[in-house]
Amino acid sequence: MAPANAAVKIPLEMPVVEKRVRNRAATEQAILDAAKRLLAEEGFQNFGINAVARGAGCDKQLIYRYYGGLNGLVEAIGADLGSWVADRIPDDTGGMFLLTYGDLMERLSLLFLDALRADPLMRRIVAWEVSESSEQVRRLSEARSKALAGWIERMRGSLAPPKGVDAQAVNAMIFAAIQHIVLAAAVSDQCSGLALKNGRDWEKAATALKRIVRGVYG
Amino acid sequence: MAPANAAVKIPLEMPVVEKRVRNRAATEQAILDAAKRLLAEEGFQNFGINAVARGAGCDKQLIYRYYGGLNGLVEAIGADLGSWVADRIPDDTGGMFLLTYGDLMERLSLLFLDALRADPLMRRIVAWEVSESSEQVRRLSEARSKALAGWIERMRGSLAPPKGVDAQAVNAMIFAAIQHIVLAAAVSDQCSGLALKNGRDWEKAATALKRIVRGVYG
DNA sequence: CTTGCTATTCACCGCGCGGTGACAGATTGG
DNA sequence: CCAATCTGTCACCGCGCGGTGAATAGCAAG
Repeated sequence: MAPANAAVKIPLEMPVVEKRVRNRAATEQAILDAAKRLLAEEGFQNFGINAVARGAGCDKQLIYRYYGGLNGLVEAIGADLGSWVADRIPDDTGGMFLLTYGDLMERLSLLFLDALRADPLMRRIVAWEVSESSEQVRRLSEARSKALAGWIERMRGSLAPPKGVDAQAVNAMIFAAIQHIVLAAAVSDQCSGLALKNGRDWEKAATALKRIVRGVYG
Repeated sequence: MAPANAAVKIPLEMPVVEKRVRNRAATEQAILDAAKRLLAEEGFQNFGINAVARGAGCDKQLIYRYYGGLNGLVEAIGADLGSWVADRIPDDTGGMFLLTYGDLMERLSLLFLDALRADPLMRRIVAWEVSESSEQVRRLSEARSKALAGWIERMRGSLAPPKGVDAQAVNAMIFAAIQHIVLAAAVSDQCSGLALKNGRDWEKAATALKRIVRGVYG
């Protein structure tokens, strides 16, 4: 094929060709990062093999090889979720004395609200959870709720909810409220007619949240 | 091509061929119905021109002609939403005397919870709202929130929220909680660890909801 | 019957998707 | 040195999607 003098055609300075190093670990990481970035930025709708490969700058074949396809990749994201949560939501009481269960839940609620607002990946995952019930998203959902439950358990310490209140049900409602309001705001800057754009708007929301928590737990 | 005796190949009784009548109004309705059914049953993910046409048993071209494409069709769904709400959520007080704002909000919350649980189309629309911010879904969202706001206004009568409480923010949180919990349940029979399968589970949720409402509004 | 008009269908296009098999270049071990 | 193995790339497949232009079937008036 190549003529004998082919060498002369090679440019003296190779164009900056971004020489891909052969490094499986790095590539795996790049794929995982691209997947998380893509999911966080574009949402689950256009989340697919081709898009991830494009984002990672490699061939999609590698995703099949290293993760066994999208499912495996999603599972890998789920596996990261634990540390992800730990990194982003403080684990201590912030120097406050949480004397009552109400103190605790107020703080937890506000922390969770802020953390979710600041974390697009988590938001996209939550939106995914309520939109689809495939095996993929089920795994992801499990990982997320496990990480969350662990965090709450750690924070709870020895504080017990007041008698006569179904704390599990009430807390589920409270966290549901937070999740929905943050999702709605991320998409349309409002929720049920309540504007959620600037900091003042969010102050109102936080105040309402506190009021609800205090209304139930005192 | 066809031999002279081709006629003999025609079955004496034509197979029940469901002869489509030429009736534009009926076809338009069939398309709209198919769209609503499809959105309600399959969700917004696989909601497209082809799927709707298949569901309506007609050619997709008609959707372009009669509705100007998917956008127009979605808008038509939105236009229906007002009556849809009116049909499914009672407009009166159910024979109860709503003496306080707390009474009102308790009743509204429970009605909305049940209505949403019973209405897959609404659920899909809400899930769509928090997953995407296209123009399509924005229109739909507006129609829905307008219908909802109208209903609340009608129910409210002359009752005013207590002073010192940001009722708009609190109510937004409450409705957010309801929406998220119903969405989560529809997809995975639980929400934040709270099981939501049978009637007893939902009793718990309703009780928690009442407690929250009463905690804020007394 | 013919002439329109309208409702409806059909055939086709380009595209991006998920998925697969074969290949090329570097690395390593015998 | 060759052979095996690992990393990475490429070309290709079938499919269903959204979208469009042209043809066809039924009706109504002249």
